[in-house]
Formats: sequence, C-alpha cells, structure tokens
Amino acid sequence: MKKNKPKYMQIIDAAVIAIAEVGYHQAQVSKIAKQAGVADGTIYLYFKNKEDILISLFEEKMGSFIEKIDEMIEGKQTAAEKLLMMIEAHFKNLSDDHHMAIVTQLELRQSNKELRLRINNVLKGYLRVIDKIIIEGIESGEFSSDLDVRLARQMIFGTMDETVTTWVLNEEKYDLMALAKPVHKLLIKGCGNH
Amino acid sequence: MKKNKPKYMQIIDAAVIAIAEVGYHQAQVSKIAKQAGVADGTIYLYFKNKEDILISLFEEKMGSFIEKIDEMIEGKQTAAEKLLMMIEAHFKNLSDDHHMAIVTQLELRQSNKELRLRINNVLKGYLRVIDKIIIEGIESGEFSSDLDVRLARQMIFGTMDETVTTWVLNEEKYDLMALAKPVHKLLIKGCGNH
Amino acid sequence: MKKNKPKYMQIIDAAVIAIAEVGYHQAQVSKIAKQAGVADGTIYLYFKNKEDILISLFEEKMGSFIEKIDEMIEGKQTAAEKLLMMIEAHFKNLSDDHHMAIVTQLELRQSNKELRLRINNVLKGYLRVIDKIIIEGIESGEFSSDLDVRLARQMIFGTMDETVTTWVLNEEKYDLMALAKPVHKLLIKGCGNH
Amino acid sequence: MKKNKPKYMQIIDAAVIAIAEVGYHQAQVSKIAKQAGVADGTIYLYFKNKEDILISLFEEKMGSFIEKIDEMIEGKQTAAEKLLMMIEAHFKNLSDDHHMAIVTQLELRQSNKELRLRINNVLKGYLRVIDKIIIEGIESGEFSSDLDVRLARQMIFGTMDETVTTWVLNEEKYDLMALAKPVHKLLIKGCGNH
DNA sequence: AATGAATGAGGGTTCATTCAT
DNA sequence: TATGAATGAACCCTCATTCAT
Repeated sequence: MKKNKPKYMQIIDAAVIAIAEVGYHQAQVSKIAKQAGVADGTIYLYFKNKEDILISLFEEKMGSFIEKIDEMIEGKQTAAEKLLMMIEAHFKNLSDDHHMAIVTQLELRQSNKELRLRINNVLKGYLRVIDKIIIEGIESGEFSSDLDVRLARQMIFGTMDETVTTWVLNEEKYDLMALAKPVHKLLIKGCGNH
Repeated sequence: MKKNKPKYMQIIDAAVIAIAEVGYHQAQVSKIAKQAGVADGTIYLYFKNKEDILISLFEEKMGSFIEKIDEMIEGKQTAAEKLLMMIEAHFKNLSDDHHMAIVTQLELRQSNKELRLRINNVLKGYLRVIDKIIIEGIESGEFSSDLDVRLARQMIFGTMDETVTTWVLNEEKYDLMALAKPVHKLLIKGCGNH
Repeated sequence: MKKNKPKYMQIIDAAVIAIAEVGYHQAQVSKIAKQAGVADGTIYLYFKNKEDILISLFEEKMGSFIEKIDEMIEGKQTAAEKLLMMIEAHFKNLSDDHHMAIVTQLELRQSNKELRLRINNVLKGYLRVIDKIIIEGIESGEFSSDLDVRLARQMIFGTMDETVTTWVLNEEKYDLMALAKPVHKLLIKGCGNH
Repeated sequence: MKKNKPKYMQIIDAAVIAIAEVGYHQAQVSKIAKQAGVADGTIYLYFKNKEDILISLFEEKMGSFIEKIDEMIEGKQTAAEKLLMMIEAHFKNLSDDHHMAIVTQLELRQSNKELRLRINNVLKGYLRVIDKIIIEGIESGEFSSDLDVRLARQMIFGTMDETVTTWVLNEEKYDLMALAKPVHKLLIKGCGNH
C-alpha cells in the first residue's frame, strides 16, 4: 500500500504545511515538492493530481482521527460522556496541529465537485460516530425521545465546526480546549430530556 | 451610486447563476458577461476584478437580507419568537434562491484572505443580530443566565449553516423550510432556562 | 483647417505632457483626454487614432520649428554661421520644452512602420535644410569640395541628435545650450577645408 | 550558466528574427516560441518576461561585439587606425545580420524606462571603447588637444549610429561597408589636429 | 523509483475605439 | 460638436502535468 512508503506521508505532511501557509491555490505542486524534499514528478507517483493530494491528506488525517475517536468513545459509558470525549478530541486534534486546523477549516472548503464528494465521504464516517452517540442517548433515555437524529447531528457538528472556524479566524488567540465543556453543556441541553 | 445603475445588478445576478452552475473558478468572466448580456470589459466598469464580483454579490444580497431580518424581528415580542423568525427567514431566503444557496454555502467558502476578510465583515452584521436576540433572551429570563453569548451564537449560526449546507449537498431533495421549527426547538432547548 | 480649432492644439499639448510623463504606451487615450479637458471621444474628432496624435504632435511642433529655422538661417551669410544658428536653435528648442525633449528623443523612437514613415517624412524637411547648408558651404569653398553631402548630413544630424539624447538621458543635468558652440566647432572641422 | 544551455541562444536567435520581422510589440511570445521551436512556457524558464528577452538579446549580442572590438583594436597602432577598425567592425556587424540591424536600430529604441536603463548599461561598455580611442588620440597628438572627449564621443557614435539607421530605413539598398572609410575620414577631420 | 526540464492550455484584464444621445 | 458608457479583441504568463533519462 502506498501509505507504507515513506514519501507518501512525507508529501502529505509537506502539503499540509504549504497549503496552510499560502492557501491551496497558491501552494504550487513544485512548492509542495520542494517542502517535501522530492522532485515535482515524484508527487505524481503517489498522487493522481494536485487535488488528490488535498483529498488524500484529509482522508489520511481524518481517517486516523475517526478511528482514534471510536476507540476512545468505547471506554465511556453514557452518551453524554461520549459526546464530551468526542468534542474534546475534536478540539484537541485541531488545537495541536495549527497547520491542519487551517487546512481543515478553510482550505478544504473549496467548492470543487469531486473534491466535495470525496470529502463528504470521509466526513460520513465522522457523522456516523455522532449519530451512534445520539441514538444511544435516545435509547438510554438521556436524550429526548423525539429528537430528530439528523437535526441533532447537524447541531452538534455545526456547533463544533463553527466554534473551531471562529477560533481559527481569530488566529487561535484563545484556548479552544477550554470551550469543550461549555459547548458540551449547551449541546446536551439541546438534546436533553427535560 | 453604483447600485442604481441597472448593469450593476444585472452582472451580479448573472454571476450568481454562472457561479452556482459551474463554480467560481470555472465561471470565467466572459461567461458571466455573456450571461449578463454585456461585454467583458463592461464588468470592469463596475467591479475591480473577478473576486470583487463574488464579494459584492455577497455584500449586496446579504446586506439586504440582514436589513430585512432586522425589520421582521422588530415585530416579534419574545426572543424565542425572534429566533424562529430569523431561522425561518434564513431558510426561506436560501430555499427561494437555488443559485444563491449554492453560492452561499459552497462557493463563498473560498479560502482567499481578502475574500474571507470582506465576507466576515458582512457576516458580522448577521452575527450581531443573533447576539442581540441572545442577550435579549437572557435579560428577559427566557434563556439561561449563564449562557455564553459567543458560544450560543456559534451554536445557533453553526446549526443553521450546517443544516442548509447539508440540504444543499443533498441537492435540496427535501423541504428545508420544514426544518425551521424543529431546529428552533432544538436551539431553544440548548439556550433555554431549565 | 483642424489646426485652427482650439481643441486640436489643446489635445496635442496634453499629449506631449502625458506622453513625456509616462511614456507613449502608458499614456492612455483617456489620460490624454483628461489632461486636455475633453471627453475621450472628442479625441477622435481630431485624430484618426492614438498613433495619429503622436505623429501629428511631431508634425505640428517640428513643422513650425523647421519654418522658424529656415527664416533664421536666411539672415546669416556663411554656411558656418548658418550651421551654428541651426545647432543653437535645435538645442534651444528642446532645452526650452522639457516634455517635448523627452517625447522627441525617446518616445518618438517607436518602431511602428507607419509611424516611422510619417516621422521620416517630417524629418526630411529638416534634413533638406541641413543639406542646403552643406551644399552652400561646398559651393562657397567653406567646406571641403569632396565632402559627401549625405555623410556630412548624417554626421551633423547624428551628432546633434546624440548630444541631445545623452543630455535627456542624463536628466538634463547640464546646460545643453553651452554645447552648441563646441559641437559646431567639431562639425565645422569635420566638414572644413584644410 | 544560462548561456551554455542551447535553448537560451535558440530563443534569442528566434526573437531577433521575430522582432525584426514584425516589431517588438507585434512579436507575441508565442510567435517567438514557435520560431524557436519550443513551447511558450519554456521561454519563461530562461527569461523573466518578454522584455527580458529583448534586453538579454542586446546584452548577449552587444556584449560579444564589444569584446570582439576590444581585441581587434589591440592590434592597431594609431588612434586613427583603431577608429577605422571600429567603424568597420560596427558596420560589418550590422551589415552581416539583417535582422539584428533592424532590432538594434529600430526596435531597441523603445522608450521603456527599465529597458533603456539596461540597454544604456551595455552601451556604456561601447562608449568606453570609443573614449579610450579618443583619449589615446589626444595623448599621441593625433587628435586636437582641446577636444572635448564627451562631445567627440557623441559625434563618433552619433554619426555611426545615424549612418546605420539611415541605411536600415533605406532598406539596406546600398553598401554600408563602403561608407566606413568616408565616415572615418570625416570623423578624423573633426577630431584631428590642424 | 526518481528526476526536473519541458510542455501548452487557459483566462483575467486592459484600453483603443465606437456610437447613441 | 461633444460626450463617456460600452465594447471586445488581443495577449502575457502561470503552473499542473508529462516523459525521456
């Protein structure tokens, strides 16, 4: 598999940095190659085209993130605990990687059809995790029984996403992690059973 | 003022259509000009460059939307009613204009610095409206007194935005307006005072 | 005749300034129009196209210069005196009009076929004046009898022109007029009869 | 060094031809590329932009010409002989290369600031050669001791230049080389010591 | 596998010119 | 005559991608 070859990740990591620094369109393939320490042509031994780098990058990083989340959540009992775990993991993940945060929140919002399709495909895995938590919460009685799963998921994801985007746009001037608990409280109340 | 010149709005409307159809990058200036029924050069009598069309388009449409919202909200008594009004207006606005919905939710998420800056500037007006509702809700006792305004705003805007984006990505196959009430209920619960 | 209409000279004078300041290619027609205080379209009531302005400008200014020279020379007796008169007039003419000096020495050296043709046509009148002086000098015995008229003319014109160009390129930092006499002496020696 | 790469000279030679044929402004980069047998983009691997081709072309050709002249002059004893050698070399150089003659005498007289600056820089090398001859002539007593070096240089260069330009404008209908001796005689007389 | 020189399609923008008023 | 809004042809340059080595 491609992913085992060292240059594959080398290029992906270079792309994250290059794209975060100057934006996707400004990040020429030759710039990424230079950053990765490989020749321009080498990029095309590992990626179909420039867009493929962007998508692969997301698939790679997000894929491992979802796996990690899944594991972490297993260990928690209640839906509320699982949700908190997820929010914290989500925030921590992006807090820890400045470049990736920019790429995720800004650069990946490119509006190309194929790009969007493949990104949404990856995101689906994440949304499924959220759905699982919601359904579990409803079944356990933690969450309101008439909660619309799709809407609840949109609220949860939308809120987290908006929170991170705002933080990135504010140049990460404040502590994102500190927002995990209050955001969680807000969402729990929204989903909750009162 | 530019806005009184018929060609100004003519070009903006053409741009909305052209960009919605093929995306911002694929929408050549000449294509927009053709759609508007003007010469290529005419575009540059009204806009500094291509990007300026995109921004102006947003400023124009969003600006008038915010004004409209502001008026509509005036007529409502409680914060909850105002919030519902806003969500409904937000959803209706985009439901009614297929092309604009695509441009707003997808194309405007371009990652160019200046673009983002000017868009955020417009958005601030919208966020202020949301903030006003939240603060009013807190003061009237409708909303929890320990509600963090910024977080609540991020939840409200994030949820609405995510809901519309999902709807657009699903090719508007279902009725967005029907989601206004349940989304409102969800958000009210989240902000609410229990 | 066009030349009697006030706007004709108004535009020409504006063109000299605009072209001297930013160069022919940078001097947009609209800029010249503005400088002249007329509408863009008005230019085309007096000139066929942009290039026609440049040529007309030269024809106009150079034409009257040649006439002037011709008259001044009449009054002089010897060929040497006539030559000095001409050199002094040539240098004075360009010394007195900074903008015109730039246009003549630099901007008019555009390499467009038609432009060159018409400019040469005007120049011919000047060269004829020089030829006349040379022939007179030969006939009177002042100049060498085996002087090649064309070569002598090229020496005279070439030397004057190069002197002015060098002066312009040196940003007119020294007194051009002061060079008239030494240049004259040099040329007389070259043409002279020893 | 760039100059060793075959494509560099290939493009320069193509540019000389293309520019001589249709003029600098009419000579599209794609036309030059085609003439050179390379892709448009290849041009930009060797030149900063279109103007850079024009300047490089001059630097390249003139640079080697000056070197050549310098060597040839070494072998001559008197200043007069050196001057003749230079005039002959100058005329021969342009006689032998029809395209280059056009480019040098007409196209390079473009009035762009940076262009002029860099061209003058190259020319300085040439003017220094002329100065050297003049000074030598004065010191050896061949030339008048009160000769102004700058003026003499302007006469020499101006006369040669004007002679070549006239010849080019007359479509090279006569033998330029045949003028070397008479021009030399004229100039020597001008500089001479009588 | 790796290189990097070469490719060439593609498009935003300028500005001389026109023409309806 | 005069206007100036509108026109649209024309072109340089970038950069993702290829391919001979």
